[in-house]
Amino acid sequence: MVALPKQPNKSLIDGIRCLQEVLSRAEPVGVGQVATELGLETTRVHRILRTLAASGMLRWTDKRKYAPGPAVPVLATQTMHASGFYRAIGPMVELHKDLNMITAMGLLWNRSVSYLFHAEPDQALTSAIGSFDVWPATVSGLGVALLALQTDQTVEELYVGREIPGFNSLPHLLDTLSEARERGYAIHHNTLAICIDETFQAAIGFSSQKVSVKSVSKYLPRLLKCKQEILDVLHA
Amino acid sequence: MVALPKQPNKSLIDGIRCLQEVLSRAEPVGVGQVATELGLETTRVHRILRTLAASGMLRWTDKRKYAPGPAVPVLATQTMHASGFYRAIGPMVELHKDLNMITAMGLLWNRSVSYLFHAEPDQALTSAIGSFDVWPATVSGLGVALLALQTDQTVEELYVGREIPGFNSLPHLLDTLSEARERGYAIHHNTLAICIDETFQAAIGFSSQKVSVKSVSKYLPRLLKCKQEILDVLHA
DNA sequence: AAGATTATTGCTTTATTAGCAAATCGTCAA
DNA sequence: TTGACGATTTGCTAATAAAGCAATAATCTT
Repeated sequence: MVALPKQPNKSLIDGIRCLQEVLSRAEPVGVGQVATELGLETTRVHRILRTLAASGMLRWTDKRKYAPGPAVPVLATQTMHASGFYRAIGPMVELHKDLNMITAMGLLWNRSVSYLFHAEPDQALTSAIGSFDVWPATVSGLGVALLALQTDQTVEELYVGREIPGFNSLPHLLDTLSEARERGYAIHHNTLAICIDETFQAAIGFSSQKVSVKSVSKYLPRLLKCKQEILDVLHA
Repeated sequence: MVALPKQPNKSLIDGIRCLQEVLSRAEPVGVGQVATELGLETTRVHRILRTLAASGMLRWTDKRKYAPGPAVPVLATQTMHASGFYRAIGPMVELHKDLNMITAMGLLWNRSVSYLFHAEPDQALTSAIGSFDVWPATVSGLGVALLALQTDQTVEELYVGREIPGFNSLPHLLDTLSEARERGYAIHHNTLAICIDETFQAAIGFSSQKVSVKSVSKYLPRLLKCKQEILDVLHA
């Protein structure tokens, strides 16, 4: 992550934090809730949220709460298009057909993985492609594969003082990540996952009872082939 | 659109403008370009962009330019999931199968339509579902359907002093929108389109040489059925 | 309907931001 | 390889925007 400018814009930092907080909620959220969650003064939060609502990034509901606004899907669409990740869908669909296992592609950010593709065995592809779910990184094979790319220091900064879903301690998590880092893939909870892009921290993987430390050598080549196919279409 | 707070946050307003400018570009963009485009002073833009880069919303490239950052797909995923629009894919795929025409779903924001689904006749659905393209609203049937929901004043504010793609004047555009508004659907360039959601300004439609003013009554019921199916899954 | 809770406004003080000039960096041509 | 040029970034100071407190308005609960 790049360094801040020598004179950072403090309003913008907290503005983005408030935006991210509202967008992470499944329901519209009030000023007071955001203020409590982020440890900011309520008047300030009100002004930030209302400013964001006027800009279209948030929507002000009839109950005086805030929810995602119409400008966000546009930014989302532009970014998806510019990043080219949508082109990974073809290879992911092929992989799912080959293996008929849980097949997934996701992006890591902080402590979450956003799933762009997630298909259960025999699942209709229309629901697999567009599910768009966000999960804690530590309960996701993809998340573990991507967290393994971070330094131990970064991971500690992310998780110190927090409960870690799926792990009973930070050293336990760091051990797991260390192993994944060493091998170049993550094998975690019957999931095999590899990183395909470091800029957006993207990973692909699949899960099945058949996936274990013993069967990795059988499945890894197929996953690496899928990665290569994705990279080929990304750079075409 | 909601009113600004009595004390708006000015840094946040211009911060969001800069973010939107960078995200709307197909290539990484420099400080000076953004400053020129938005009429802002370069030092200020540098501080804004760098602050956004440190927050993960933008990425600072090795050429000292700025591009979308890893935090955006996460916000995108959260919003898509919360809005539930991904569930519209099933009905859209059915519609495409029925008609085998260009079939699309998109969202309006300012003067652009973001396509979440866009399938040509006989197109493989994997490329239709994830194309994520953004087009000028006035060259899009969906865009026209959605612009027709705005007041004439809003449309004038959007387009005054600008070239209007596909129209030779603002009064020409306003006339077209007036007709669409009156009928409850847009018929434009062989495209039939209807609005399905006013919060995010979403529309669905299809295009074909067969679609004209004369054949509307033949095709409109199928489109309205698709709308109902989408609304049903959105509210399930 | 009344009271409690939450959001929003007005005002004053404070801290952040803006802009100018200088320094640094990256690219290109000779 | 070196120097010139254009773009980005930094440092400093002045100005203005933002922050916070108390009061007001709106919504929710009983």
